[in-house]
Formats: sequence, structure tokens, C-alpha cells
Amino acid sequence: MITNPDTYQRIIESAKELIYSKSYADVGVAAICEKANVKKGSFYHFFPSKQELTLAVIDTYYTDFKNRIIDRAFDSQLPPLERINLFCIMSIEMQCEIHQQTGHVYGCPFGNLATELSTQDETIRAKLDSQFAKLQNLFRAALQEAVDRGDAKNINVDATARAILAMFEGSMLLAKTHNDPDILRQLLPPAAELRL
Amino acid sequence: MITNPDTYQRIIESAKELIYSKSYADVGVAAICEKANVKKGSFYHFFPSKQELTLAVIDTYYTDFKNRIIDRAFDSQLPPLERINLFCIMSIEMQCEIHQQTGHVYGCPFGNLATELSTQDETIRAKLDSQFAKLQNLFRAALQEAVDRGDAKNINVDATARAILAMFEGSMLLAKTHNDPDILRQLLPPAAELRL
DNA sequence: CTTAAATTTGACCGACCGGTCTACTACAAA
DNA sequence: TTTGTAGTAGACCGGTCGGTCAAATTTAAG
Repeated sequence: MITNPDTYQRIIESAKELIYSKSYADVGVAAICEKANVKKGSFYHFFPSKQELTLAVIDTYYTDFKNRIIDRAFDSQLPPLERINLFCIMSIEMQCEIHQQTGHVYGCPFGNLATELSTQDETIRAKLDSQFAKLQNLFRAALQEAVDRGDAKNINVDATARAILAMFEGSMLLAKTHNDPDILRQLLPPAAELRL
Repeated sequence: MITNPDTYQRIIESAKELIYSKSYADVGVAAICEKANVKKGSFYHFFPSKQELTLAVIDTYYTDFKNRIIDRAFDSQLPPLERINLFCIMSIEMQCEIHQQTGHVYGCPFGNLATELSTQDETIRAKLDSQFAKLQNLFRAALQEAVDRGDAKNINVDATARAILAMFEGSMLLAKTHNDPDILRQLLPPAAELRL
């Protein structure tokens, strides 16, 4: 009943990195297995399909992002609007690191998968949509707290949260297409200041 | 020397539709040929590779977009800021039409390809980057005209143009992921009002 | 020690991938 | 009428795709 945690995690880890650096379609099951040092048979012992693996990978993307950025930025001890700023700053840093190490701006793992698969796989689309909803809720909650304590007035917190997320994703896309993280330095700070 | 214009165009047209509705990787040369009623030998008579076809398809995306939206919205007889608004309105309408006909929000053809291929194909990445630059220039020119005639003050036209583009692309992504064009109705009008 | 379940192995499957190749047709200029 | 060339046809290539399977091995509980 208890699955081997090591093999399972190695598959997830390999898939996570490969899919993020390339794309869903460009990464085959064989490549994931090779990187994870796992034979195909073992892969299909743990995952019924590439799609199911991808759903698990999406969860891991979120967990990683939560540990690395979200939990630090959305610290209730910080002023609420400062949290959104910090979130942007840390996201910029992360993309800069990746760019330095790989020579490429990878962008947002959710946005990448959503663009590629939303019209092709309804299950994955819905899952990615719910990840975006989580992010939007973080923004919304911080904005609401800012309104409650008088730091912001007359704003539509729901629309603003979504707008910030939209500009965040769009900025990631432009930075990726220009292959230049400096684009994020120009766009994300204003994104954090958006008010609708 | 004179190539058969019909076969060539049919290949482009088929590839355009298939790649936009699915993705680059999900559309094989065989499928493009079948839809265009062209045999593989003819395909490779006109295009040396799938990549070269894609470069031509990107040009066609822009031409279509220019004929359908850009040339109408960026009408020099309109007030400059109104052009940006109109551009957003027409883009919303277009995505609504697609959604009505197909059941899916396809998003931006440039953004879709850029996300999928930017880290994998440098030539295509550069081409898409230059398409984004064209769009950004349209925004920038309209904003500059607005500044010159006193409709806007103290704004950074370059940064604002890029921000509008970023929010445009991000909105398309969120609408696609939610599979709901109404998201665009909420986000694009404010995007057109962005000022940095 | 026995046994059953969890896990691993690697050969194998049909389908499809992008791309090549040769033969053939259609047409136009000389 | 000959000759060159643009275009068409479709069989064919090696390789990869996601996925299956039966057998072997490891693990842990009784």
C-alpha cells in the first residue's frame, strides 16, 4: 500500500524541471524516466498516464512556489500592500536566477502549461484555473486588508486582484519572449500598484 | 519561378487554424497537409521545414490581425486614446466569436506560440518578439500623440505601452485558462487606461 | 521460512513524428 | 517537338511517442 516515496518523488522532480524548461509536448515519458533514473515500467506503476503525472507536477509547482515565495511574501506581520510588492520582487529575483543559470527566462510554470494545454485538456485546464484562483485570492485578501486598515480606498478588490495577476502573467510572457528579466523590473512594480 | 499560389496559401491557412486552435507540437505536418488537401511532397516543395512554415504563419497572424483589428482601431482620425480602447473592444469581440464557435477561448496567437517555443527555438522567439514590438509601438505612438495634444500628462509612453501590452497578454491568458471571454470584458478596458 | 504484495525491469506495441526520395505530370520557352 | 522546370504524388525512412505486459526482484508481514 505504501508507495516507494523516493522513486515517486524522483519522477515528479524530473518532470517538474523538464516540463518547466521546455514544454509539455517537448518532454516525453522516456526523457522523464531517463532523468529520474527510472524504467518506463516503474513510471507506469506510479502514474497511470502522462496527464496524471502532470496534475501531480502542477501541485508540486504550487508547493514549491508557496515555500519559496508565497509564504515569505504574504506574511501577516507585513503591511498588506507591502506583501504584494514583495511577491513581485521575489518573483523577479527568481526569474533572474533562472536566466543566469540557463540563459533563458522560463516564465510562469502555470501560465506556460495553461497556454499550451487549456484548449486540449479540460482536466488540466481546470486545475491550472484553480491555481490562478489561489493566487488571485492571496492578492484579494491583502487588498481587502489594506482597505480595512485604510491604506486603500474606493477600489474593487476582486477586479484589482485579477488585474494584478493578469499583469503579472503578461509581464512574465513578455520577459520570456524578449528573453530578458529586466522587463520584469519595469513591469512588475507597477503591476503591484494597480488599483481598479 | 512563379510558385503555385493556391497550394502555398492553402498550407498556410490550414496551419494557421490548426496551430492556433491547438498548439505547435500538437499539430503535425501530416495533419496540416490533410486539412489543406496537399500531399507531403508538395508541402516540402514549398516549405523546407515545419519551422519555416511557422515563421510564415506568424506573418499571416499579423496580417490577419492588422486587417481585422489594427487598421480599424488605429485610425488616425480617431482620438489617440480612443484607438487603444477600440483595439481592446475589438479584441474582446474576436475572442467572444471564437468562443461561441468553438467552445474555447484561444487567446493570443503570438502569446500562445511565444509561451510554447521561446525557450526552444531562438528564431521563432525573435520573430514573435518583433511582433510584440510592433504592437507596443502602436500603443506608444497613440500615447505619444495623446501627450502631444494634451490628453495625457506626465506619463512614460514607452513603459505605459509595454504595460498595456503585458496586461493585454495576461488577460488573454486568464480568459483562456478560465475558458471565459467575460474575463476580457473586466480586464481589457482598465488595461487600456493604464498610465505609468 | 512462507507468502503475498510492492516494485522494478526491459522488451514490446501500434501509431505517429518530421523529413526524404524517386517517379511522374503539367506547362512553358526555345 | 524537344527540353527544362515547377509542382504533385505517395511510398518510405529512422526515430520517438505514450502506453502495455509478463516476468523477475525486493520488501515486509505472518
